[in-house]
Amino acid sequence: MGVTKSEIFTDEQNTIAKIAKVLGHPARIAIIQHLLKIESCICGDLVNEIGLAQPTISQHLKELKNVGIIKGNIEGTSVCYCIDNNNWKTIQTTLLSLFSSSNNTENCCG
Amino acid sequence: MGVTKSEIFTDEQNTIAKIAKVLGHPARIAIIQHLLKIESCICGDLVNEIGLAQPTISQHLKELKNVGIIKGNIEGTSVCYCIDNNNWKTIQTTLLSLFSSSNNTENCCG
DNA sequence: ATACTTAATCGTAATATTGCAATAATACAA
DNA sequence: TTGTATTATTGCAATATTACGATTAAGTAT
Repeated sequence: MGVTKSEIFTDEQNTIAKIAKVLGHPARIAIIQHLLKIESCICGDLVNEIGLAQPTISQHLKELKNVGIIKGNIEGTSVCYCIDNNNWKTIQTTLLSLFSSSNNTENCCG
Repeated sequence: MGVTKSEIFTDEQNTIAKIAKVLGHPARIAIIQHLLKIESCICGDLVNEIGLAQPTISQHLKELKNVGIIKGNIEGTSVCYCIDNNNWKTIQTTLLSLFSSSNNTENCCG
């Protein structure tokens, strides 16, 4: 069916999955890394930086924006995109929560 | 086209994306959380715990196994699945590396 | 051997994702 | 206004993902 049965999972599970899903494409990782490095960006730079067509980059930017990882400001003809630092921290915390119950104990799988 | 152009990205970007992609489904998050909680598991439990059909769970387990998050031991008629603690730690480190260059500086998007 | 249990695999339908050409929209410049 | 530059949207083709019924495989029990 291709459709995820979100309703049977907890909010936390859906939230973690939603964030991870957006991070689940190398182009979006590349965009994030680039934005983190230069701290601000014009979309056109990304089209040159990453080897994908402009509409494709635009689409990836939209998804990053949807989950709040980046935000954009219109600056004349171009758009300035950058990491939303507050949300970025929240996302880090959310992802870390998945690892918090981790431990070293050996289990049945040896 | 539905096919990711992995070849134009760095190994690091592809690795992070691959891990994140597997974490990008609430059923797989639920499975991980369950395994972390009880520290060992028989697959049948998961079918009851999570509300998905047995083949679907089996498929999700396979993907988790592919990226090394879990491992399984055959125990008689059933299979014991659990978190691969070493890989799980590596995965945590890999994902966290994405956040290492994060900072507080205000940028052009205010 | 036969029946039962458990998990993997196969096949398939429905839906989602990725990527891009073409086009539209927006802001600025001459 | 007309042209130019930049980004968003639309439409579409190719492929991937999700889910599950049916079946298979492999072990256990009777």
